[in-house]
Amino acid sequence: MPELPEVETVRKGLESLIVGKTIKSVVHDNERSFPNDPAIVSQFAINSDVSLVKRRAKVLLIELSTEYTLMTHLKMTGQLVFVADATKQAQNLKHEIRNKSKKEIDADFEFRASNLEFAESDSIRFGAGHPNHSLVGNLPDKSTRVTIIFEDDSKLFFNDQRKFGWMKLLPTALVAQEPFMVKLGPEPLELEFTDQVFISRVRRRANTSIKAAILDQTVLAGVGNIYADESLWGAKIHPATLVRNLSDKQLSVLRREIIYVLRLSIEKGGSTDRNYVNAEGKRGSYIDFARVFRQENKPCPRCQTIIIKTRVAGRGTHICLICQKHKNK
DNA sequence: CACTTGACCTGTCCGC
DNA sequence: TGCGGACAGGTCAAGT
Repeated sequence: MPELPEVETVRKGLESLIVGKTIKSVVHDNERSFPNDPAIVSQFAINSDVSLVKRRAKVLLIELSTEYTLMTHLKMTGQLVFVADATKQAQNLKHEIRNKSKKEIDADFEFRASNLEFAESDSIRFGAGHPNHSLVGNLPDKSTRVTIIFEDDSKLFFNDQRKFGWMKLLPTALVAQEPFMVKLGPEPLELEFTDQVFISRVRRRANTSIKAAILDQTVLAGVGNIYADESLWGAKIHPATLVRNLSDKQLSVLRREIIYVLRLSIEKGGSTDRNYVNAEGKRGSYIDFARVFRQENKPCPRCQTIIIKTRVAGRGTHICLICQKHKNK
């Protein structure tokens, strides 16, 4: 779910919240989410400063003063949430919860409160200098996979319900050489993403659906299911249309629509469909502006036809059958 | 190489 | 109310 706009929103938030902070300790709950050698973590993360927060495609890059980078992929349910004062916020949240009726408390709210309580519990017992500071901790919260604790006791939580995401520490110079990074297509919001570049890359997938093609991160970087549906509706293209049946003109329009929806979503702080939140734990509002995504059984904003949900490229897909005619031969 | 499908996980929702 | 199964959808590995 975190796609380019969501990851970019987290990046911007982290940039203003953690740059310059010194890492005191790191705690994690399983090897899959944090596949790093404790000795490397100890040597290159502990006592280092955060120098930059970058993004490439859907990958977040937290660069450290040691020339190492914490590379993070949120995949489906990952969150990176910064908390400056966990004790105070936990008290505030508990106070708010007491003053709300059961109905008013949404799941996210309770989730954050339990995370904050955990943060102040004695389960964080591996401080800097402790030989086990980067080993598996005994974390009571179910979805907190990694906790980065800074010198001022502020914390960065990497939460990930489904454990698809990961955070790994590697030399900054080797980030671009990671197999996934090498194969990535162009950044859609950079100047390099011209009509010519987009069309030639998309046409390498001539015999697949246009939706599968734009979801392919080697064609272009950063589009996922939400913005694929949104941009295809904008370009009036049926997602199942084979690439070979699309004209250059149509692909040019699609490129423009991709840029449009990504920019609009960044402006709205991303889409909170299920559990995406930004670096401050807040939801994004793009979903309020979505034209087709999650709008099944509602009227198309262009022609009022009821939007349907079907399956294309193995994904849930939202279409207006009148605006998006299917022309495969 | 091009393309499709299933696996990786866990929480939620829906029908019985 | 409990319970099984479908579903969510980013990427990789294995299949055709």
